[in-house]
Amino acid sequence: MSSALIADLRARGLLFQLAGEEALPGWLDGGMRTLYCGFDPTADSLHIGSLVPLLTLQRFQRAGHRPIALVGGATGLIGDPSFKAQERQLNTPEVIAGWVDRIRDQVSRFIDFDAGPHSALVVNNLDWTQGMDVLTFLRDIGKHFSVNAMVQKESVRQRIEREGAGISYTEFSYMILQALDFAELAGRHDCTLQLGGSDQWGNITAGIDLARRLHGKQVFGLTLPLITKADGTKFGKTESGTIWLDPARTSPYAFYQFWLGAADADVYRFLRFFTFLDVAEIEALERADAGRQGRPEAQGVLAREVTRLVHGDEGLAAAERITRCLFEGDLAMLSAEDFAQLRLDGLPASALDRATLPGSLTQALVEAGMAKSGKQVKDALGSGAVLVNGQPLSWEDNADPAGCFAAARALHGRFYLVRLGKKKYHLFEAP
RNA sequence: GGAGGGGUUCCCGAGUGGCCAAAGGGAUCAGACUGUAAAUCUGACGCGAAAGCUUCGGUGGUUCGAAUCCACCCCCCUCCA
Repeated sequence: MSSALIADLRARGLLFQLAGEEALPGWLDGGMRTLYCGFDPTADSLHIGSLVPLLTLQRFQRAGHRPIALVGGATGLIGDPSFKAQERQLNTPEVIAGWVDRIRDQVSRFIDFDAGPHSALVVNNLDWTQGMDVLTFLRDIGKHFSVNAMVQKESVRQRIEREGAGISYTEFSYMILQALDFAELAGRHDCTLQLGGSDQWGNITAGIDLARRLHGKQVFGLTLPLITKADGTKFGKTESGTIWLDPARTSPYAFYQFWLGAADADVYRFLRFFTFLDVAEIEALERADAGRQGRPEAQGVLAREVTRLVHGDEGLAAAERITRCLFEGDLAMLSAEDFAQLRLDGLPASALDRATLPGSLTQALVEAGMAKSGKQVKDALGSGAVLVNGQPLSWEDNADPAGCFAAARALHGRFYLVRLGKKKYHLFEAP
């Protein structure tokens, strides 16, 4: 049934560590198994860092197993210290509860709830922790943990040993809560495998120990690699910040563009991590690209596949429509309807009132969110990197926003597509 | 409670009375080169179109002048009790 799954995960580079390596493939082959991965609410949306575990849950489900997505309504109240340099600020229970709802909906889109016996579940660890009193926790759970062992965990070591850091008892207790989750799910749902990022190893093994002590059960753990970029910069961030899964935070267009911009040195690895394409297919694509002149096709495939997974066919269509218009088409070819569609598709846009324009172009573009400061716009103007409907502006135009947005310059009498640099676009629409 | 160390611009990290809007590195932005890639090179990088304005945990003070000195307060770390 699925030692093939393990082989596939390995071929994709998705296996970082395995707890119970000898027994796990056989265990998975022996029947439908239940596995889980936790997602803590640290914001009202997950970001692409959570995509790898989400898709891995789906890979297991496709292989005939039953996935549980756990939303950390309880653990989110505490904060995971694993490999975090500093103690984190606590959010109020109300805020966390709101985030839990959002995250629950989000994770639900990545697993199938209508798959017969291996239909997915979503659970919230608040359900079995909020009713537990302190003494029960300390006597029944805490007694199974050795502080000596806990302080040895790599994940909290720097917080304990490093000068200038430190860790509160609250955060230190986090791993006990997560261990309790695993033990609880092992008891409730016969869950025998936990997935997580490589930073979760310490928490996962703590859970494995607790499940054995509490239920006498052997359970397994699997960690996924940290996604890195070849150039050493952090994966998942761009100039405009984190890439979120929520379309209201990161539009499908921006999302698509993010993947399209993947470096050659990363893209084939990303295809293995973030898509369901066969490893053989990806290898074939890599070979084909190597023999091709100029631009490889891999980035396009990656952007298409991942955008479809996260935003569906419609989101993908919108993203591709915008991309075609901005990077491949001729602006003059666009109809008024096309412009309206671009706005609907999620191209950054705002209304423009010619009567109340600010005193300078820098201010206008900063207000529209195209740049963080006027200096950046100034710099771009100086190098001819600001274009209105395809016409470059110069530094002299800065004091004359009315001229820049003159009616004569508008397309279809009201649209101004402003480009700053190579990739930043903003659509202004006059009434 | 006691002793010591520390809080600098997004991050790391120099700076101990004027030459400091504050070294250096990273990240980021723009340009050149390209393939909406990487590497490399160039410029920018507190805010402001500019004049100028506001920063170095907080509040006061000393001084012609303070990130730098003093007082008090807040927060963090280490060791001791």
